[in-house]
Amino acid sequence: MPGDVATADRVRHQNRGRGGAAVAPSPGFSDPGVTDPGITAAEQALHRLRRDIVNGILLPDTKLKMRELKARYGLGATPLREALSQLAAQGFVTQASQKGFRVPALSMLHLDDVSRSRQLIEGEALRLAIENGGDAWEAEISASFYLLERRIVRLQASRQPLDADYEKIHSRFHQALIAACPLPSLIAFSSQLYTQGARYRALMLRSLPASQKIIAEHRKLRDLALARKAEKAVQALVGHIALPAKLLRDVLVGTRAQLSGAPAAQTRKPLARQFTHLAKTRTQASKRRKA
Amino acid sequence: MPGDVATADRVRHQNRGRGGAAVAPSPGFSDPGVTDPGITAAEQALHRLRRDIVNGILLPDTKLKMRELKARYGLGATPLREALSQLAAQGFVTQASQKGFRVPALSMLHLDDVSRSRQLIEGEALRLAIENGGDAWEAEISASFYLLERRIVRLQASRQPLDADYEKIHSRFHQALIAACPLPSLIAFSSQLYTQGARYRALMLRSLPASQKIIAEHRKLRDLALARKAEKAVQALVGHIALPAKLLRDVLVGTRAQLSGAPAAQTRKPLARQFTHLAKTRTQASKRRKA
DNA sequence: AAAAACATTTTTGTCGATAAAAATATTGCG
DNA sequence: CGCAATATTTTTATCGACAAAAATGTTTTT
Repeated sequence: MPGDVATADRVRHQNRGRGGAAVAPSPGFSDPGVTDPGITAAEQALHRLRRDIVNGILLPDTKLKMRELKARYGLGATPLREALSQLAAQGFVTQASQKGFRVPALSMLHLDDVSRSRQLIEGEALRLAIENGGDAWEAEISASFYLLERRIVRLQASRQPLDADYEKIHSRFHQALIAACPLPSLIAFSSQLYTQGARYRALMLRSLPASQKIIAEHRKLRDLALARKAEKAVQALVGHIALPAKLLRDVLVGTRAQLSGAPAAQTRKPLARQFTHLAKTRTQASKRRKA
Repeated sequence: MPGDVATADRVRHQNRGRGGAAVAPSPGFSDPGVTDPGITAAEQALHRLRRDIVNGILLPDTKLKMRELKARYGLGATPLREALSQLAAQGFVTQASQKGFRVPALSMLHLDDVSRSRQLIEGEALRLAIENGGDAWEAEISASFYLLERRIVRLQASRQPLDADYEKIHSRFHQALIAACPLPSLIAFSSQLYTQGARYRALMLRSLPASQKIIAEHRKLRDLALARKAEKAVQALVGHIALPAKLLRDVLVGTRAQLSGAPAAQTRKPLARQFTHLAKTRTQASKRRKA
């Protein structure tokens, strides 16, 4: 029903056979490129599904029908189902007993949950990283910031908005900040929440100019971390994490004003559709008749 | 290779057909009873596998061979694999690319990770719950403490150690404490960490007498929460969570002393085998010859 | 004509069979 | 005899086919 099922990326499709799925303990600050060398259908399915959900290609609040997924990704039901199970365990899809999988709706409530939880968890992780970090930690922060700055400057020069590549570099920087935290669980949860947030960031990135302000924000984070000013650094990080929620709230209000005077139920309604470029009016199921 | 594959709990085994797996967003403070009404092979597999891993029936650091799992649970590979994928995403099993699934080893390092992460996350959750809790929150804390106390008193009277039923009631109490936290993610992570810790608690419960001290500990938590003394309550919870790690460290040292003077590598070695009742010397694979 | 009962189509969740990998055993050779 | 190369067995991961549920459409009853 959404877009459609046409654009099936090609997969090296062994007629029958095997593969092998690998689960990273921490699911993914960095999205491993499109085509990995460590290949197994289930793993491919996992990465591609997550990517397509995060980027909003698979629309929020949409049913994920096996039939369509099989066609889209050129895989069998087993690896897809396996991947979906993992994504469900991490909140990237929902599952209802005999009714299959869905892409979770986006909502301000959810974004607040994710943002505030991330503030608390990643904040603690940063505090611990600052306590425990060594030379390698500092070096990676330095390196990843360098790349981040460079990227933003380039985009700025060519007047392009933030893109998927930026998102990857950005994630690397935030991962670097907390990498020295001695509690793997905290890092894993941070990663999960970061990626959840990426669903919302993807709604705005394209409309966001690459600005000097963004560089400044991250430079401050880098400096405070390297200077081991734990409290100030955590404070800065908390503020930084709060930004997307604020921005999105503004964009939402703006969009509402633009479209028409329709009040639209306060917070309850999933506000996904309003943003998604591909937005199509649902309830067209009845139109698709037989022949 | 471990125990063996004999004890297959029976499942209502539909000849062919279907089912339907449901994934709770928060995976499980409370272990849903052995036989659920919401039935689907994958769901059953999920609950039973987790239970057996938490209780140590599936030994730590053991390979989970499909063959054996199929026999043990009377299910096909698909739902098992699905369940294992979810468990992998939550850290209850590990997965290596073409080498299947394993029960993760137990280690002091891991326990420390889980305990300290839980202190931070569940601590924050408690703080928020105290800020936001209403009458229903208070009532459930009261009720679950009542059941907890009652259970301990009974076990004490009959001179029995803490058992699986106690663990269930205990988990309910801790869930109740943070139930009013407005951030679902924090609650979900707490639940996950709690259950991880249960793997270690299961090693000690049977050898732990039902004591008045345990009642007192939890009564204090209840009182501080209901009195809305956030800081003191969090402090108490942090101390409470630290207990298992301390205890286990002692037990470990004790066991080492008992067994022999073998020094045994400091912290690196997975100390699982030393505790597990069913412990068998591994490396017997070569003994099992053909015929 | 709305609601209930039934029939049809679609979709989910499961099994059995099977190729590719890995693990294990066996042989050949210095 | 010890090790490398090869054959065999075991195990993993996948697909296709199919039953039970759900969703959808059609008829009947009041």
